[in-house]
This record gives sequence, C-alpha cells and structure tokens, in this order.
Amino acid sequence: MSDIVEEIRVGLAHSLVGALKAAGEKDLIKVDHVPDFTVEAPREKEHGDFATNLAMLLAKPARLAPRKVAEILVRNLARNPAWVEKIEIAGPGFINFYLQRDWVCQAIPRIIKESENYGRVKLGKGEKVQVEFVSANPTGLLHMGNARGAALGDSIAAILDFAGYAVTREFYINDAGKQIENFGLSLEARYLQLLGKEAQVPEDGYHGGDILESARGFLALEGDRYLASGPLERRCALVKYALAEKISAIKKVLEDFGVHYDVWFSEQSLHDGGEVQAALDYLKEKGWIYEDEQALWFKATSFGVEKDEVVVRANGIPTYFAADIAYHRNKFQRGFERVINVWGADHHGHVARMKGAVAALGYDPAALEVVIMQLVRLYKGGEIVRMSKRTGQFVTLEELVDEVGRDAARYFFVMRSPDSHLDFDLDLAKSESNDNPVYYIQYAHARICSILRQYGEQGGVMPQPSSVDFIILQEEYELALARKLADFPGEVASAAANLAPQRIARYLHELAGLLHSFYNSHRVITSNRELTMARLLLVEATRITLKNGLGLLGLTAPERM
RNA sequence: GCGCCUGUAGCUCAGGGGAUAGAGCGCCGGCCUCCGGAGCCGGGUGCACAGGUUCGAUUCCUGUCAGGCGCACCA
Repeated sequence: MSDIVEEIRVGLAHSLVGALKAAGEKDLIKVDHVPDFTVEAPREKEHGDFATNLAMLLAKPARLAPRKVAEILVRNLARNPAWVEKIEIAGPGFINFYLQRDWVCQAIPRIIKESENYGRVKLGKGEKVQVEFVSANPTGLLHMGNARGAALGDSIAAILDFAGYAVTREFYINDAGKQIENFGLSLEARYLQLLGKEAQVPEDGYHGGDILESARGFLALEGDRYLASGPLERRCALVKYALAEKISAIKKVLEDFGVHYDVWFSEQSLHDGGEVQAALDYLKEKGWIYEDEQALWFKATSFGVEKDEVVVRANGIPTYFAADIAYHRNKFQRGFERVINVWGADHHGHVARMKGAVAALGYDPAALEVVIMQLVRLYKGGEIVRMSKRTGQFVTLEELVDEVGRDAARYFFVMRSPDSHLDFDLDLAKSESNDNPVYYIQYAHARICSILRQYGEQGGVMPQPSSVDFIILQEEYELALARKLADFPGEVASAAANLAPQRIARYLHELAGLLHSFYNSHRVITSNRELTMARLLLVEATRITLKNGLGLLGLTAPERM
C-alpha cells in the first residue's frame, strides 16, 4: 500500500505550514489559523508538478498581496528536500513546485512489488459496509435498469473493498406483497388456459411469455392435479414453483454478468420471522406510529418528510415500507456501519422516508446512503423502446449480454455517472463494438502482454526493479505514463469517497491512451540493455495497473484479443 | 403545484472554487522494411439564461427556462 503522490503532497503541505509558522514568528504574516489549503497537481504541466493556493487564501487575513505572501512563504520554507528542483510563484499567487524529472519513476518498483494489490488504500479502515443493489422483483426477468444497477453496485462494492472497507454485497428479494399476489393470479390464469379453461391474466398482472413458460413447466411437473384444488392452494403451489425458478434464473444471469452476491435476503423471511412486527412494535413504543382510518401510519413528517406513510393497511397487511423498515433495522443490527443502496430514480421518493425511519429506529440516518441512478432509455432502430412489464416488451439483461457482450455492456453502464440519464443505443453498442472504449483499454493490456511474451520467447528474463536505474527514462511519453501510474491509488480513493466508478473508467481510458502513445513512439525491446530493462518494468507496471483497474469495473483483462 | 436528477463541442458524455475546460463518435488530412493498425499524430469561435457569494465561478447559492423521474392503504 503506497501512494507516492499522496506522500509528496503531505510532505509539501507540512513544509508550507512550517513556512507559515516561521513567517509568523518573524511577524511577516499575521494570521490566527492555517486556512484549508490544497496541494494539487496543476492541469498545465508548465505550472510544475504540484501547486498550492495557500498564499491566495492568506492574502486577505494577512492584509497582503497574494504574490507578496507567496514570496514570504517561499523564503521561509525550511531547506527544500533534494527532490524539489525549483519553486516558482505564478499567476494570481500560486506557488508551483517542480520536482526532479524522474520522481514519478519511483512508483514503478512499488507497483511491481505490490502487484495485484497496487492501488489499495486504507480509506475505509476496515469499516463494515453493505452494498445492496438490483433487488429486483423476482417475478420477472432482469431488464436494462437492473443491468445498470448490477454494474454500478458491483463496481461500487469492488472499489470500496479496494479502498479498505469490509464489503458485503446483498440482494433483497421482494418475494412478498402485492406483486406476488399478482404473480400468482397471472400464473394461475396461464395454467388454467393451458388446461383449456376460461381464464384471464389480470389487467395489471404479468403478461410476458416467461410467465406462460413457468406455467408450462409447472404443468409438466404437476399435471392437472391443481385444477381441482382450492384457488389459494393452487396459487401458492404455482408461486412457490415459479419463484424458485425465477430466482435461480436471476442468479445465473447475474453470475454470467460477473456479479456475485454474498447474501440473498428474502423479504418474506422478515414477515415469517416476526421482524416486521418487532420493528413496528419498536416504533410504536417510541411514539412514531399512529392509527388513522384503521391504518397504521409512520410519522415521517417528524423527520422532515412531506407526508406520513402507511405501514399497515386497513386490511391489516403491512406495506412494503414496513418490511423495508424491518430490513434496514436488520442491516444495522448486523453491525454495518455504512449501508449503501443503489436505487433507480423511480424510487427516489422513498429515500427521505427511509432515512426518517432509520432515524426513528435510533440509528444515524447519514449511515444510510442511497445512490440514485437515473433511468436507462433504450434505443433500437433509432426508436425508443418502452420497457413495460404489462406488455412484456423489454430487453433483458440476458439478451444484452448475448448481443453486446458482458465487458462492453458493463463498461457502458459504469463509464457514466449514476446521475446521468443514460441513452443506451443497442444497435450502436452492437455495430460499433470494435470501437467500444472498453476494447481500447483491454487492447492496451493485451498489447503489453504481447510484448512481454515476445521478450520471454527471446529468452529474456524480467529484471528485478532494484537492479534497474529508471533515470534512463527521459522521454515525455515515458514520464507521462509513469506519472499516470502514480495517480492510481488517489483515483481509487476518490472513486470510493464519491461512490463514483466512472472515475476509474475515465482513468483507465487515459492510462490506456498514454500506453498507446508511448508504444507508437518508442520500442520496449531495444538494443540498449539498460533502456530495455527500464521500459520492460514500465510497461509491466502499466499492465498491473490496467488489470487492477479493470477488475474494479468487473471487466476482464485479456492477454490476447 | 411540490420534490429529486439533468442542461458542457454537430452527437453521446467526462470534469469541476483557481492560472489556456476534456474524451469518444462523426468529418478532413497524415503514420506500418520495426515489439499487435482494435493503434498513433494533426485539425475545435462549446459550460441553457439572469442575479448573488468569492481575491477568483463553468463549478457553490437563488431564480427563470427546458427535459427526465417521482408525489398510492404499489413496490
């Protein structure tokens, strides 16, 4: 675990604070506290390797011109570390630090040494985090929205794991409630139809062909013996059969998508185990529940929500919300310090009252974080495809993987911010699959593998980093590549802190671009032995970083393409 | 009407309190006697509009306009 960029930033920040203190003791700068300043890599490389805005922030409290403050600070810096080559004051008052040209190359041996762990950071300090995602109704197939949730949730979980959290991936199975009733009625209608009886799938039921398939499967297994049974018994048997079938299908599709869960949590189990009742009793005891028109209501308005919410209907059946309250209580009772839910935008109205419920349960509502992802709009043949369970017309995750490919599909979802309204053009994703950015990144990896393979075939042996002097790497592309490699741990930390996988996607694309540029300008295997050694390790470090980053997005790192 | 998300290049989207705002696609030119051309190099008058905070705003705040999604004793 090492982050050379972070080490330098912290070192420079310490030096600057020291300079400010020294200047203060000489009465050159009089301020009562150190402002919250930054030490960052400037966008323009002409502005040095690192720059700070400290002088500009001090100007006002110190009543001095920013550049004057900068001058004083620079003069009062303790002896510069040897690796700082030059310090300049520029622009409105930035202090720019120029480091020795090869500082970035120090990252290379570290990367080789840490290998598959390069990029791991300690941000999470082992905190227990749960990421719940997809959690689709098990009454149907997974659609594009679920696919986005799967790609995002899995990647967020992987990034948090890499950033030092103890992560649990969980799928909440909505195997209770009204949609299960509807599911049963729809199955029953198909079953009866197959047996030549008059029956209608309810208007708001499930009309997809998969329901018919389930009914057929049930018929093959059980025959017509449920024709004579009571409807309740019939529907129970149908639901039990179809649900098991659906859930295992969902598991398989997600596995094929590269998504593995630690826990599959049944909503029904909360009812059966009395946890829903226990949670409601607890809230009742705390005074957050009242009765009105024979229904029980949660006082969401006490927690800043617009209106109160029904938890038990007049007919005595608890709502989905009641189960969700019990579920979240269960999560916190399991010891999760952070609970992250990935939800579609159509559920955003649920966020405020859920947080209210968490607070009512006596937990910190900030411990519940909800990543709201905007909806996916699907285009096919230049037209919007409306996804609807009623008509049974939607593109499934399975079809998506078949048509577009797992890696391309996952990258497409994860390369964009969850906040972006995603237009997914199926034809484009298919027809241009060779131009898909994911291949650009994977190609960089395969290309490096090819070089290393070739070197091995020539009888070459990978050098030990300690035996190589990286000062020989002087070319602009070499240094830019090494610089980018050094950034990886910081990118992981930032992606984790912001729950933003798209940052990793962008980083990898940029890294791959630098590799390709380097590759097209310079040869790795040359007649200069020293140079060859250094470049071999440079590309090997790049390969490791690409592979680790691709892993965070759930993508493969192929050695050949 | 109220709430959440979004308005950045022709298109799809990154980025984000700082010094000259990026990528992909598309379009136009170049680059293989040489480790993989799924590649490289070059070509750009763009932050919806109006106020405000700030030394500094495309970024933060308020409002306007436009689009998406919610506002059930569904989940």
